Amino acid sequence: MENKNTYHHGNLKNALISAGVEILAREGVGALSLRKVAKKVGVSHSAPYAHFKDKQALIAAISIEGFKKLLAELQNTFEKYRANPDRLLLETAWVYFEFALQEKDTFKVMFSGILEKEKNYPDLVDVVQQTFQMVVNVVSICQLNGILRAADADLTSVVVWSQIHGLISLYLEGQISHTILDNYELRKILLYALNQFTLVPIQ
Amino acid sequence: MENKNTYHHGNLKNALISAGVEILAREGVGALSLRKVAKKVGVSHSAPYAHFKDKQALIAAISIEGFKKLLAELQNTFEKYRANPDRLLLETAWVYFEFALQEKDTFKVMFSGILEKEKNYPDLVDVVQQTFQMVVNVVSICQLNGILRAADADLTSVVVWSQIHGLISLYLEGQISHTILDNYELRKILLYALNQFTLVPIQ
DNA sequence: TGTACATCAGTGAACGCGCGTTCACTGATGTAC
DNA sequence: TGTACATCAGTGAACGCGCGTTCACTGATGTAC
Repeated sequence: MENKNTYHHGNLKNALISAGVEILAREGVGALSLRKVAKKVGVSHSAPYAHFKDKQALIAAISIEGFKKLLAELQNTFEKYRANPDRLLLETAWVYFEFALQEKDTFKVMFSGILEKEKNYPDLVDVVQQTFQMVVNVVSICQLNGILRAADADLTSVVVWSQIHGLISLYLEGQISHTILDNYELRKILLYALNQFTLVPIQ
Repeated sequence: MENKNTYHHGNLKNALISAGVEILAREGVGALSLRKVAKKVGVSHSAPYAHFKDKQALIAAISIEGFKKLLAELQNTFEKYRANPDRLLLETAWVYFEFALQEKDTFKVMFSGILEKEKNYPDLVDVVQQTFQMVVNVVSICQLNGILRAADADLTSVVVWSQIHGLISLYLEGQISHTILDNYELRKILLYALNQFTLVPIQ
């Protein structure tokens, strides 16, 4: 699989995606270009076109990769805490936070409309929908266990997800004032937020 | 003030900002450039440099303009509903939604980290802080009137703001699935979200 | 096992583009006397 | 009221840049016989 020093790379498609993620992490969204990604992999700037129709297709692939990673982590957390529904909600939200904090700019690509025609990428739509489904699963378990009010699980999930997403988004953009951040750790703020939803306090 | 057909424009700085906002509305964030803004106003592409140090400065000015508009609308709503605290919270959130929906791409400029060194623009920091203060004012009144639990108003404000911001952000990015949007109007979803926070149901 | 050939996955030159920014300049305006 | 001059707010040519994309090409690989 790893063909060193050969004309044919062997795994270029994945290498380009990884390089894209790295550029996002190191230089931010503004620096992401096909040419730079190709250069990072050590391949000519036209090589990516053998694997991606255009720049948007690379962005879609990076986005899919991001959602897959997030989804995998949400699934791990689900398995880990499904028997402890009072921890499940908080830890699920926290995994979302950690992903956003660690992959700040991939997160931005996933959620800031850099990709224009999301509908054109069925694999992306699919993994997004699976990710949302994980939130629904968590919310449903919490409802069954009296941690969340019984209500339309989809509606509740959207609202819970918005709360989590909004908090980490504002945090990442530096919109949360220092007076607050000096007084409360991010995890405490999250906990306070989630406790608005719960029937019994969680911690 | 309006000098038609003269060499000196008379109000170029504001004209450039307005042109920027229009380009955002019509062509989106990706299309915003100094040259295009200048062209739209009918001025040479180097004219903006008499008024803005660089592209970032123009973006900062557009952002400030956006926050000022949002702030003004929040203030209007505050005056209108301060005597009806049970409506105040919902209508405040709704004004935020309407602004985001109407000025989708200005909103994105304001909150998606397109501006790099926010700290360098004290006027911006100032108006952002004033805007947040409006949320705090609303939350405080709601707390005084038993609509929201008594708690640190700053903390509660951040969490309420995150809820509102997260919901409209996900909506604008098309992340809320159609199955949900078909069943609930956006305002209903907002109402459901806010009712997680309130001690008495609002509507 | 050796050879011919199709296919795959790269290369590198070239295209046109719009961009941010600088700079020497000039027309318009306001002010001092 | 008229003139000289400083200042202000524009112009337009020029710079270098990185970008997305296309295209004719070529080296490497796999397959049929």
